Amino acid sequence: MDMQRKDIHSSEIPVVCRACEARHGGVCGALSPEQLVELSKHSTRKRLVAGTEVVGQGEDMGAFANIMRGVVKLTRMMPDGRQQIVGLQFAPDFLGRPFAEESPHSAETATDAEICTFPRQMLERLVGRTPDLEHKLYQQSLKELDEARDWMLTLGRKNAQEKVASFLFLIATHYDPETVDGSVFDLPLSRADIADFLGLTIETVSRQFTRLRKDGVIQIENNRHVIVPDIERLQHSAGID
Amino acid sequence: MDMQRKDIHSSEIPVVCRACEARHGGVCGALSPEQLVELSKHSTRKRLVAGTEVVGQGEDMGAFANIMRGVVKLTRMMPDGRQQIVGLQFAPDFLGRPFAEESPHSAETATDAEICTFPRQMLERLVGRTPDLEHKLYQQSLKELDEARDWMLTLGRKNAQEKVASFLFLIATHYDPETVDGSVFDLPLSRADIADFLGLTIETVSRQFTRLRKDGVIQIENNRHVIVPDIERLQHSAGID
DNA sequence: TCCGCGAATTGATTTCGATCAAATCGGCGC
DNA sequence: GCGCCGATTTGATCGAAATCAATTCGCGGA
Repeated sequence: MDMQRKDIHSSEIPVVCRACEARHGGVCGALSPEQLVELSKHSTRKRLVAGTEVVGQGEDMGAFANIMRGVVKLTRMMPDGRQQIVGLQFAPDFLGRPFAEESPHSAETATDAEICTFPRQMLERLVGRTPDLEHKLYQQSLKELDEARDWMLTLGRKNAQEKVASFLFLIATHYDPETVDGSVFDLPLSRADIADFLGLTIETVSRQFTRLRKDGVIQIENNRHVIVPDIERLQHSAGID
Repeated sequence: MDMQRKDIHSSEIPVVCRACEARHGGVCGALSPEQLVELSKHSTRKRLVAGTEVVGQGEDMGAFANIMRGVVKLTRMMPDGRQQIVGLQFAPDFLGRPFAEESPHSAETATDAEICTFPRQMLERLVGRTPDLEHKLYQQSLKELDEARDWMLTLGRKNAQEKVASFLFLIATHYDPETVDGSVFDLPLSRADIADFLGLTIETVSRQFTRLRKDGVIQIENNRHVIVPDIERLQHSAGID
């Protein structure tokens, strides 16, 4: 694994952050109109191509962001290059680690994405004055903690097939939480990213995709487009129930 | 792995919770004297032997607690009995998952322990009225999230030796955060628990202990008492730097 | 002090996923 | 449509950890 660190190809388009409130959850929902106007003055909308690093591990966090569109992966890396994705964040999640000087992991776009950034100090000041905002952020961190711990079971105790099925199940339910029967979606991650999320190699991920395909649990078109005819069968392959 | 679920051997000794405030962090630090008195009326001090289940996975959470003494392990289990420890909590941590009906994992004492419990509704009411309290809980959840994600790297990408060394390093730094040179401590977990924390088998954990001992990285007395002459060597065995 | 029993260690063998290596796919520019 | 190149799949082999199987250790009770 190499340490490629692509430049940030972004065009900065300042936007009134009120737009976030209208169309996304994010942090904005908890703010008063006055606070939104204030936040808007310092916020910047950015369009990022897949593979852009938003913050590096251990770097100073200058900014926080709302994810408006796309998927961001949070990764931790060992000194020798081994890498683990420790979280996936989807719109309209909040991106950032309040009350820490340094980011505990790097954040990189997995797909093309749009984010709305604002200075760290700005948010931390708002948090101090706005219990509703802190409550909202607390709720998200509890949700992320539940997800992280769920994933620890997957990483520590599931075999390759169960890991890959668990990943597909995660994505399927995320994009289509209602679906009890079939589900259709595009994978937001490359095989390499999936491997880094599951603690496997690319080859093993590929073999398990092939296996699930041959077993009729999934169909795949063009490497990214997945059809799950029966969610419960996938769930069963994932070792859940 | 079997699903043993020991009875709760506890003697309930109602205590004024103000005691927590004096001697522990916990949640009490953020409360006003009046709130403490209120909380005290509904709080109960419990003494628990090692292996006591505090809450079961998926169970209704009737209560929250401060850990006064000892170590509590949070575990998630698969239907077939495979088990993963998803978090270790030490005094004076807060124990519980606010704003959820069901516990996302079971909590069990790893050592003899003392906890101070209070009704869930009581805490959630206090949280709504006390921004300082919510801030404190938010901080703890952020810390736990960082720890969980650190551990995901360990589970997903480290080999057996690095995992065991990482665990020893975690315990060593927890019990003695200052120590740059040597460290001496008693393991709060059995080999079986360590295996469940690291996603390994008991046998593999044992072999790695033996290896680290033969390599002179650690010394062990009576299976539980560990001496680390050189923390940096241990850290190196853990794959950190 | 000796016994009993669960916890931990050690040994032999198997297995699953990693590694090394090659072929094939698929999107994109020309 | 063709060729290129990175992404993905497939194949062969290796190796680390799991599994199966005995011992050995160590603590508590007789």
